[in-house]
Amino acid sequence: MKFNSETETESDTQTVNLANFKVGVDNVIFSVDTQYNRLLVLLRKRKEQPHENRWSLPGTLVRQGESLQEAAYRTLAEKIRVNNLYLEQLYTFGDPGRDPREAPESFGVRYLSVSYFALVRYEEAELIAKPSVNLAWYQVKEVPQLAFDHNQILEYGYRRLRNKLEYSPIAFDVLPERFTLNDLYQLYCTVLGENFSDYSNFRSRLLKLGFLSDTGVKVSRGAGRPASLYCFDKVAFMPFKDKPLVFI
Amino acid sequence: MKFNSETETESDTQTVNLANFKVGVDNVIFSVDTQYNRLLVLLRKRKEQPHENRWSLPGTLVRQGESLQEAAYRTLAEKIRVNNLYLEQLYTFGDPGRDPREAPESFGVRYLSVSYFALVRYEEAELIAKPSVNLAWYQVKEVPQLAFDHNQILEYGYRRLRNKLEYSPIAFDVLPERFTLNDLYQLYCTVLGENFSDYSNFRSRLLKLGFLSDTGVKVSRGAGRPASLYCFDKVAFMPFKDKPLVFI
DNA sequence: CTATTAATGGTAAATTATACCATAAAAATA
DNA sequence: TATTTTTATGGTATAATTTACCATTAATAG
Repeated sequence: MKFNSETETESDTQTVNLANFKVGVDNVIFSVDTQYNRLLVLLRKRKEQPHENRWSLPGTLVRQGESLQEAAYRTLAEKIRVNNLYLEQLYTFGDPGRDPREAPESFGVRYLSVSYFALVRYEEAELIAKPSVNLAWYQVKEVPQLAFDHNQILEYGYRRLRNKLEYSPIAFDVLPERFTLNDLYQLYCTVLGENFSDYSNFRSRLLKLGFLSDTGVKVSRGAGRPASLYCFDKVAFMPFKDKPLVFI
Repeated sequence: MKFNSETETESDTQTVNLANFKVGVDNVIFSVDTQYNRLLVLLRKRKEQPHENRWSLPGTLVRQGESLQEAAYRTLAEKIRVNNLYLEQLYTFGDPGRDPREAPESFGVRYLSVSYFALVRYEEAELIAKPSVNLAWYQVKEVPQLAFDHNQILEYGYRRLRNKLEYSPIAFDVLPERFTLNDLYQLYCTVLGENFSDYSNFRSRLLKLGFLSDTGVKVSRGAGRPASLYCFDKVAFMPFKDKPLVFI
């Protein structure tokens, strides 16, 4: 068999055994529960082989005529209803042997996983509860052993989360639409570590940037002076694109 | 047909038409010619269908038993001999229709491209000249229309280069092993823009960080006081991991 | 009513970035 | 050869920013 393949040099136009792939899309869906200050990731318990009864990242296999991102959206829409969604491609995992279905009897079919990084608002996210769908939010630091190489994918997604939090306004995709400055600060602390900045300096820094609008509404949560609810002003943020928001 | 697929929910375990993929790996290989101050990318002229005679990113299709990174290394090794190589995965392009070989008569086979981002040293990089291999360095700003969606992939790689240059020591993977501070400065200028910093301040900033070792050797290039050759000290760099090197 | 807790606004010191200059050492020029 | 031009290098003063820390306000808890 001769391949006029996209990218082979002449040395490869001889008989070469190309791999055949099924391509899956796996979503690392993060959220935060501001009330209990927990960083969460959405997991699904598998009811099918392989890795039956293991928890895994929600994913699907790509269908004919479907783009990768469409597949990612489809899985998300099957599991969760949201108003606000941030989605971007994460990384592609394709080492041979990462999926047990790559057995010799399946004629060398490989399973590739294109992972996606998603952020949703915990309060707005409504999990779709079909009887046989086993979905749950897990605290990132309490995630069990997952199916396939999904722990590695999650770790990769977590690193992306930490990096983006410094330079992008993604905090406002996981926080509720209206949040206190303390909510924001706690999010940065749980993701970036306890000692990345003083609360007072964090406040003045972000307020001075000018893309946080005070709604005027005050909320009181237990003891202490009530806090203002703020919301993110996309338009006012524009000039800060690609500039770091905080320093660690 | 019923699929016990990795990631399907029960609604998908019915008859669903999954796509079958060939997976290609395409490399965006950057380098710099310090002598003429040119940012370069390695291109290959296709001698096969589709897009015959078009320039393209060097790539290959993934073989059985081969990992994505192995495929990226293999293509690179077929085209170029290097001592030093930086390689990381870039992005995965898989929209239906991106490859003309996805014709209806090929039973819905899709072509996915996992792109890789590579940096080599121009002086050390020896292009492998087989009679039928048409390889050339192109200035990034003079790249013609490429095969497939390779212009988009190159654009993506160029964005990655700009971002990484601020935060990672990747400059030292494209510069010669020993370079002048002006070489370094010119590289930052051509990639990040002319007015990102004053040369004098750039010098003192990078020297103060302490991971540039003066070799003591002086070079004179035309008029002017001769400059010191420096080299990058990996060990001394360690504490600066994840800190920005320059400001734009 | 008092103590405690959290939110907010602010200041002074330390650090860093920026603009700019002076000198050194080579080549180019007259 | 003397002078000018060019580039490398080392600096300084000013502006800007970050950091550490404090005072006040406004709520709840006891």
